[in-house]
Amino acid sequence: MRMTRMFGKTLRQDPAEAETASHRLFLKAGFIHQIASGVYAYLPIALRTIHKIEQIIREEMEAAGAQELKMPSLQPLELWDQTNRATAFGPNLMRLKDRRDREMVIAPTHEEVVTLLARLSVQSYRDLPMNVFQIQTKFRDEPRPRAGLIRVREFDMKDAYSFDADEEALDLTYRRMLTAYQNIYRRCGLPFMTVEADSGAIGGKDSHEFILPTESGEDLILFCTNGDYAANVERAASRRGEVPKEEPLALEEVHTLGVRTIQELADFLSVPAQKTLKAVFYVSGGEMVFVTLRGDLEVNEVKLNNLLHGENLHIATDEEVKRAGLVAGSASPVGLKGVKIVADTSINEGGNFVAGANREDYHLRNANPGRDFEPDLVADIAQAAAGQGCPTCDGILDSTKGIEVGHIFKLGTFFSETLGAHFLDQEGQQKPLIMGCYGIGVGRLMAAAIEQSHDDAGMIWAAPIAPYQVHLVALNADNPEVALQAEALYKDMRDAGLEVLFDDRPETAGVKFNDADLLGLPIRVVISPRTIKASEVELKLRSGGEAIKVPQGEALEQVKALLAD
RNA sequence: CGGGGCGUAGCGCAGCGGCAGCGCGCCUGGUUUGGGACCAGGAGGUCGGCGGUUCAAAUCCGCCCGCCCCGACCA
Repeated sequence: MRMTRMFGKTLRQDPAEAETASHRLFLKAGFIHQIASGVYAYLPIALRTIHKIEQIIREEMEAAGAQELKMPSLQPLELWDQTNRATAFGPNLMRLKDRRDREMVIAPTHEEVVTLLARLSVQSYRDLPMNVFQIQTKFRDEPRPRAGLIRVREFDMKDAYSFDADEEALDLTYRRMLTAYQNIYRRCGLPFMTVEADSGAIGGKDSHEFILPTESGEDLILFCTNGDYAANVERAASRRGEVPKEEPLALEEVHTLGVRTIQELADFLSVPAQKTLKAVFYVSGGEMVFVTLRGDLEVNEVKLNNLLHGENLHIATDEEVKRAGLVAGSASPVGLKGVKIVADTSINEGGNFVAGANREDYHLRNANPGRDFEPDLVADIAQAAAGQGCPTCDGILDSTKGIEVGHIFKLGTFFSETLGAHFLDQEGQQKPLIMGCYGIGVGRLMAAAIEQSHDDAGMIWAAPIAPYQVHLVALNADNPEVALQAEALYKDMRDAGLEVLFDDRPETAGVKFNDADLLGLPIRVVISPRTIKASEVELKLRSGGEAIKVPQGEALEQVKALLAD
């Protein structure tokens, strides 16, 4: 591609609206243009990378036995009412009416439709396993799109959907897809982590996310430094510091004037935070829930919500707390009546806790579960944190931020049962198809790759997904010798199958070098009066190192050799 | 939805009652030529929209729309 002919220009100044690196660089380099909040046009150079990612995905999906199909973006709302997901998605589901006043949606994902298709296509265990995928535009009316392509409303997603006869078969499919996903990121040239993930309300027991570690990521990952465990904080378990079990002592009320927080309480009574009980009030499904856990830990709301199977879990408002007769700052499970008590397993380690007295400015010493109060539910509802112990070995957990660029689930039979997608097994029994789903946000993957790999000057593309492999820069392009040699090398490289962006613009050296750094193609090739005089060509890797000079006749072979590394 | 900020030329911004400006980019001519060159000439605007105040509104007031950031939210 000649830059004089390319649709989409680079900017000299940073766009004001972008803060995140990938957003700023994509706008500056002419990759994308925003049309509405969370809605972008993808200009030709960006689309090249999108296509490369898609091609890798297609190949790996097909290698894993999935077949590509296409499904409608516009769907009847009725279909979403059948699975109750119109409610579950809420305002994120984009609704509209057609000319006959029929209520439609723009699909945020395609489980409903694919299940209908499977109902038609799969009737016997002989048809199983079956696996299909799509790469299509989906729409979610996100409350707050942000960071350019990282969180958008309209986005292209690869989704695969699998159908199996039983759990064992699903396990096989799931593992094959997990491997395919790892192949995809590896082939894209991106460092990634495979982590255990929360499977959401409908998901089955297994779920993994694929994370590109980067500081600007929205997700927090906990991983064992021994390398055998990694999980999203939403899901992560951990071993907390050992606390010896104590003989219960007599309950004792103490005056704690003005003490409100756990830290103040621990300081005031000169006890460590893990000898206190923290109290947090939630409302789940309209019901007040009293949550208690050791004072040094934090509530994991995802775990709590899963435990309560609830809808609309939120921290209770002051109003709701007051109405339930609770005393914020001195609340206690001891003597509490008429409110569901949910405790974290940490309350069973140690004992003789300091708890609230349900009375302003008073606390209780030596509160013990079982003797002084009885939780309705005890489960792991605490947030894991760096420094705590790995749940599967004796290692220590560390944490990193990252961007979720893929998520795979075992869905089970929710959709097949709800929409009547059954098959006959070997005994002639009718059974629901067992489903899995496997998603990758393509645009987000492109953006995450740049979040992870850029410097002050611009992007640094991994070769497999770079828009072009070679950036051919002709300095003094109007110099006939430069033009002649640059044109010849441009042709030779393309004939050799290389993808070349040819900067044939009549710009000065500074402009061209800066644009080359901005676009970040793997190899920069320079031809100038200076290189011609020396019968050389200059090569430089965007990823680092000094420029090297090679004899004119060897330029093509050297470029190919560098790309092969 | 709560809090904060911003809408003026393609991009970045100034102007804040009295002729719509600057830098970059763009066009023409010339000089330059290895890290965002220089000179000269030029094109480009419903100042987000609607209404109000005023002799006069980009500027003051009201309503609306859009966009960004933080939070809530997030298969």
